[in-house]
Amino acid sequence: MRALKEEAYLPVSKQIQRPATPAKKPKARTRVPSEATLNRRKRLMETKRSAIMEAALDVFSRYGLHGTSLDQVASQADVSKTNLLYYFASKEDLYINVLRQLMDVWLSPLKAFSVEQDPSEAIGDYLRVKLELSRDHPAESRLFCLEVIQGAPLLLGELQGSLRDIVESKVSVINAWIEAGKLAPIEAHHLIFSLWAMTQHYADFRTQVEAVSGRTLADPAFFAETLASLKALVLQGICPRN
Amino acid sequence: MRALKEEAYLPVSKQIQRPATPAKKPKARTRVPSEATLNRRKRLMETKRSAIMEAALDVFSRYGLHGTSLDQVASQADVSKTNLLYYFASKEDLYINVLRQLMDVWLSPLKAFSVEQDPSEAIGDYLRVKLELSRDHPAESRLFCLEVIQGAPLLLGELQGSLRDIVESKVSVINAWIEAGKLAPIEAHHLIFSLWAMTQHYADFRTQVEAVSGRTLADPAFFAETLASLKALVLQGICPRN
DNA sequence: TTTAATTTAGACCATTTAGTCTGAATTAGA
DNA sequence: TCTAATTCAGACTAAATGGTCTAAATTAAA
Repeated sequence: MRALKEEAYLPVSKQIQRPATPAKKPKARTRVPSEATLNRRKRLMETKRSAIMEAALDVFSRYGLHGTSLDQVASQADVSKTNLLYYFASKEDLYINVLRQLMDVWLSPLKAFSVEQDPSEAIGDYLRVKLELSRDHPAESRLFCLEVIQGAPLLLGELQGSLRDIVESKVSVINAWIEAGKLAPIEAHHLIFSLWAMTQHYADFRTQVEAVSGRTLADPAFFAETLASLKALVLQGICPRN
Repeated sequence: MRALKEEAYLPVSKQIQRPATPAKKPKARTRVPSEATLNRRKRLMETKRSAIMEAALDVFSRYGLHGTSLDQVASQADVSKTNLLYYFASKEDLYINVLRQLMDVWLSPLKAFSVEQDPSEAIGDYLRVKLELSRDHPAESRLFCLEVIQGAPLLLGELQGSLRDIVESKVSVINAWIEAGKLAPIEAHHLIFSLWAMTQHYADFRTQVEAVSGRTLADPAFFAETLASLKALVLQGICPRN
């Protein structure tokens, strides 16, 4: 089970030199684990894997891939380095897994947009959800940012693939809103970029925000104030309306 | 000269163990360098220092402090590692110098804001200048972002000091505009954060922007389109005006 | 109990890399 | 020319760190 599961993540070099654990099994009169046992095992392993990945996310997002040592991750995850390497073939393997998982969380909110919605409401909701992500998952935001800044060597595929597709489909939605006269004409890509930028800023530049304003999204009043300001800015702009 | 100039950057440990170069000088009948010579020397050294720092900025901004080796910087700057360490006491020393210089470039545009200006124009200009910075100095933007993401251990002082002061003074300007009815009421801090976020996004997330839209600020048409979109968004918002 | 899977401590190896040191070459000013 | 500053190549050290290996301990299922 484990071998199968792990194999997929292993670099070729490792896959080969593994002693092919099940090779001697057929002869030995070993007990055949029941279905239920395998599932329980699997669940336990997944739990542990998740725990390690969570710790890794935390540390990687603070010090970057190269600034983080396996010892750091292991101690943060409260396991031995040996055990960590029992679950992940290498530091890079761990890193990649963390990034992959992160992308799922990261791309989902955008999918909500649909033509039937009221644009103000849809965009207001999107700002709220993204700002909540910045508040509740700042590590994800920062690690994603770190990776993209450095050229996204591991994510480029996703960016040019699934992300681009989602964005294109939402660009269509926005354009439809504009054609229906429900939105002022604006280039949809830039609107999307701005929504991302404004909300993620509160996670990625949290240090700066705090240094300058003395407040954090963790403060509910500040969160509400921020959300209201962003909504007002995006929906109404800053020129007075009369 | 060199010793004096350098001394300021040296960690204490190094300062002490230096053989105090001028110690034996008084006896030796050495020529006293003229003022002009010293200045020329100083200029040359500054030039070299700058060249190294430019190379370092480029590499640090792409791989981060820990992801960058001195060999990389040296080869990028086209000098030997030995020579690099002749100009900078250590990797950290180099890094700090790069960061310090960066902050100057980074903070200046904001200073332009003043109450007498027309707010739309002032903010439009600010967006343009910041977007030009994102186009022409993406490395600065990215390195700054990298540093802030990781908690800005080296910049925290500046952020809480000079940056905070500038921001506060500009917050006053914005509030004055609002009180004069020239701007819709908006929390000034968030406006400033949003202006930063939207413009820097095109440098920091350039990879993503390019992956999704297929275009770069280097393309003049894209630059113009971006600037127009950001101005429209910030000034008018996206709800149709009639 | 028995077996296999999981977990650990810790020795160990190989590589990378920051930084030092030496000695010689080059440069530029006096 | 002479001197001091600059530059380089390259050997070297010391530390950090990714990763392996072993042997033993623990856990959990049969």
